[in-house]
Amino acid sequence: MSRRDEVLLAALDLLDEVGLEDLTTRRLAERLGVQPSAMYRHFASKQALLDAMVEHLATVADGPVPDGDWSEQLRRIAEESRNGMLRVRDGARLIATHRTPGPAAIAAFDQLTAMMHATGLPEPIARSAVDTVICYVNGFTIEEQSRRPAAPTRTRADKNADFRAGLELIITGIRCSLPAG
Amino acid sequence: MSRRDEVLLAALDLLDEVGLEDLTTRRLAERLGVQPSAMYRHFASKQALLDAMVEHLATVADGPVPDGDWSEQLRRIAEESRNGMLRVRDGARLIATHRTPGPAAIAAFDQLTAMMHATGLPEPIARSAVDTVICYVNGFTIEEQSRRPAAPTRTRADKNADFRAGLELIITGIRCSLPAG
DNA sequence: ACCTGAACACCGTTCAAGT
DNA sequence: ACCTGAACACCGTTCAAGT
Repeated sequence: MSRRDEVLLAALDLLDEVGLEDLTTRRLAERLGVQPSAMYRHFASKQALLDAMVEHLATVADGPVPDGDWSEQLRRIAEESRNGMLRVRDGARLIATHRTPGPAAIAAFDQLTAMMHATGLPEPIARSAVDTVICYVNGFTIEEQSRRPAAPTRTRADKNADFRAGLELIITGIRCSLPAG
Repeated sequence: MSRRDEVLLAALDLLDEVGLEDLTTRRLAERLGVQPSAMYRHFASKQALLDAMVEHLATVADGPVPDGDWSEQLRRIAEESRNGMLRVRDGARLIATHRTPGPAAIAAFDQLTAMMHATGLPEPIARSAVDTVICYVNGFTIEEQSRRPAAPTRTRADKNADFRAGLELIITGIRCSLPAG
């Protein structure tokens, strides 16, 4: 493993512990037992480091499109995407704020839209369907992670159920927009 | 208008010009022709200022529930909420990140869920329906505002159409979950 | 290849003091 | 009531220099 990757993993660890506001190049240096300026050997800027972190989290999520009919694929994409974001504290905000989609994500998106189209949806509607699911996942997960843990009245299992309920609502909407329901 | 409100409006103006990352208490002071420490007469901290800004933007969005059947109400809530966020640069991120829902928002949410329930949806589904729309609106608007303006291939009108298409998809999903079609 | 040391222009915030 | 002046502990970043 390259030194660059060690720095990257340390940054992800630090993020998970202190959150996005307190993720600081100086704190990161301290954790690595090194001077603040040492980071710049490996990343051109803090922004470049954040981009690499996003890339790392998204790689988990933007894998190949799985088997199954379109609704099953949509479910898995949504679930994987949320799980990727939940891997670290403030993961959703990090991705939503800093992501420039990246080739793998775009490919997955296009593949998915094409498949929805093959199912019988007019192409613009297929595009809109995939887009809607993505926006929902992002909105849900950002909100989920930025709740101040004052009164955790809902458990993680509750949250999973809430997430799936909304997802099924959207999938039902797509199904009812299909030509031969 | 109180001095506090003048500071608040200046902060919103500044946000709109420079964006969330460059919204700085010192820049704000400079714009007001005042020392950085002067702000603390009016707001306990930068966080308190941000909260007040969120309050200001959300007040526009969380008005009374309008007339019409449930789908029309859902449309207006969604549209108003997005418009409130679009009023300033990074408005969606500001609200999603710093919002502690606030009594007006909670009241609007409960009122809306109750109405959906009256329409015939079981209560947990009504709750989920409103939640889903809100997550979608937030996800859509955050993404919309954080696109780097590199290649603005889609116009504002396109974006409005995209937004409505996704919204209709969700509304269709709710309608198809209704007991008596 | 990787890191140090010292510097620079910036942050948010506090607090005594002025008018 | 509102603001100044000076300070404090922090930021991200650069750059010459060390090993």
